[in-house]
Amino acid sequence: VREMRARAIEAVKPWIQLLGDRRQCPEVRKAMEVLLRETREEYESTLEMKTAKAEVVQELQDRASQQEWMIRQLVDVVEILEDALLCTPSVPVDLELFFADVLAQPVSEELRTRSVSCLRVLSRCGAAARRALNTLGVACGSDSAAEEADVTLEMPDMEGASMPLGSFPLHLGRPETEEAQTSPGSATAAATPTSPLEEDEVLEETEGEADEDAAAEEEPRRGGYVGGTAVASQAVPARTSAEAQGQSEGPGGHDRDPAGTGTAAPTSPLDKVPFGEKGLIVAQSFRKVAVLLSFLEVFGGTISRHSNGKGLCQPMLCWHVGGFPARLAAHALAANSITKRKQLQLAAAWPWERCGQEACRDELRALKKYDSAEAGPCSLGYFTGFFDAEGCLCHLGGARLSLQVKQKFPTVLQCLREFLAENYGCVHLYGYKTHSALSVSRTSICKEVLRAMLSSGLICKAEQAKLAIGLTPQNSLPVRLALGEQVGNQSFGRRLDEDGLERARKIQSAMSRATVLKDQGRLMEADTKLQQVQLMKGKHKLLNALRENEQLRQYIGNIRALQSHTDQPLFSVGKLWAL
DNA sequence: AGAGTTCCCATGGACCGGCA
DNA sequence: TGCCGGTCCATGGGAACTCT
Repeated sequence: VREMRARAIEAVKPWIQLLGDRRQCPEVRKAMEVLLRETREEYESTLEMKTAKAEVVQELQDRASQQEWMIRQLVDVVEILEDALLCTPSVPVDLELFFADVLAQPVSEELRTRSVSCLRVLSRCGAAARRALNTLGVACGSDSAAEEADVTLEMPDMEGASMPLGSFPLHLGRPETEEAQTSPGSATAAATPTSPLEEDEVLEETEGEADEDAAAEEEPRRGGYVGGTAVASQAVPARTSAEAQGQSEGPGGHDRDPAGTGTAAPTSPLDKVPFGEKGLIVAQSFRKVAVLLSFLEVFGGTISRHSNGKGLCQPMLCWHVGGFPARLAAHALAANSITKRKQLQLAAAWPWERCGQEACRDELRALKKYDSAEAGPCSLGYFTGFFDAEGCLCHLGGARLSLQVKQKFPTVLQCLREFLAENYGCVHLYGYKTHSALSVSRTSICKEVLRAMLSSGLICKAEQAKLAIGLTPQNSLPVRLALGEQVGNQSFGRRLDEDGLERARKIQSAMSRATVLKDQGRLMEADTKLQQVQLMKGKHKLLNALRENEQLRQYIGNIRALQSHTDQPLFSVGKLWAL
């Protein structure tokens, strides 16, 4: 890359030298445009080649590993079913009478709901098993009433049994079915049910969501973002409600820490399945731990320390999940991803053989190097989540606001722009040297978008959004201060105070005046004005530097003062941390 | 006031080595 | 083999600035 860059610089140099002669400018410009067009074409061509290669590699890997994967899945499923009491030839209890009799008595509404849910699962499983036997041409032995009565079911074990059964679709339904691969543009390809059982599960899931959020939003299923729980509703049907309440599961389930301390001890054999090197990882500053807790709640895994706080860097925490749960999480997340869909699909289908893993590792690295995003329709939920993670709410002084989202590659920003333009109007997408940026610079639209995002479940930036919506010329300064409290330390000491804003306004005003004078042909006066501007800018810079220096001294003093008052490691106190 | 650009550096992701 | 701690550095969050 360095060599190519050096060659490109050398190629352009003669043209830059030509610019010394103004008469050559049009020719240079024409030449540069040709060069730019050629470079863009080359870039596009390279990306296409990489994408094509990635798809071929993935397909080959899938075909090679799919058979073994499915056989392993079958072994796991059979073992689970054999271990469950459903297959135990113990005392026969008539299921119908048992449930009917017990539920006819006064029981809590919650237990009744869970019981009905379990019966529905059993009913669907029975229907699916019957269809499978028919397909295989094997006689359906359970048709007789006598055999049906042989099934033993004890309530305490229902929870243990329901977890693996409820997870079946995710275990069996690999996202990389050939159908999904041949239609990468399809936004729902990876979520398309591939078996009757899976289809049933998806249907139930959708019904559940509809019940809960019918009035809240009428969005396509893709990209829901109702905090962390939206992912749960899409990814892990049925089982999350019990887990979220910290209820322990029976044998075969996840023995999640009921206190919610962020530790998870895998007890299921499925959890021991190796996955990649580390599985999935999300790191966040400790202030955004709510996001990590959502991941923990939905996908299991562990939250641990990522890095210590040091200086102006905040302490970081990270959520990670490995083994089989990581595959499930990757599978579920892939269906709703634009930027990382290919990476997640790769992770969900991580091969078992060492040689295959090496190829996948290379492929994963490659996917991160170029714009491997898959464009797809974007919803309010998706935009909310994306903005919560990557967006920036900027106060421009006075009552003005802007919203920004930056990304290295533009594909996902184009999807977001289409969504915003369609629903809210004016939005801009800029391409810069190092990145692309989506910008909403009209204050009224900013507020409208913020309101919509708040209703859609904004988490990390919810407080900022509320403050910004209430921004007026009268409360500009307090709101600015409050907004400053909500953000990280990237701009520590550099945020302009009241005086700084006033100076910036005066500089702006003087520059505008100079332009007017120049346009009127009053060149001497314009020149004098510009000299004043230069002086004002110098003073502005100096005062800003002094203020930053003062804030840093104050910061250091606060840390020293805290350290002298305690022998314990310091944790956050306002904006201070020194672990 | 809005559109467009650039700068600074904390944040977040990747990776590596030690250890159990 | 997986977990964990530590480090590196590209990315992007936040803001200011310029121009219209």
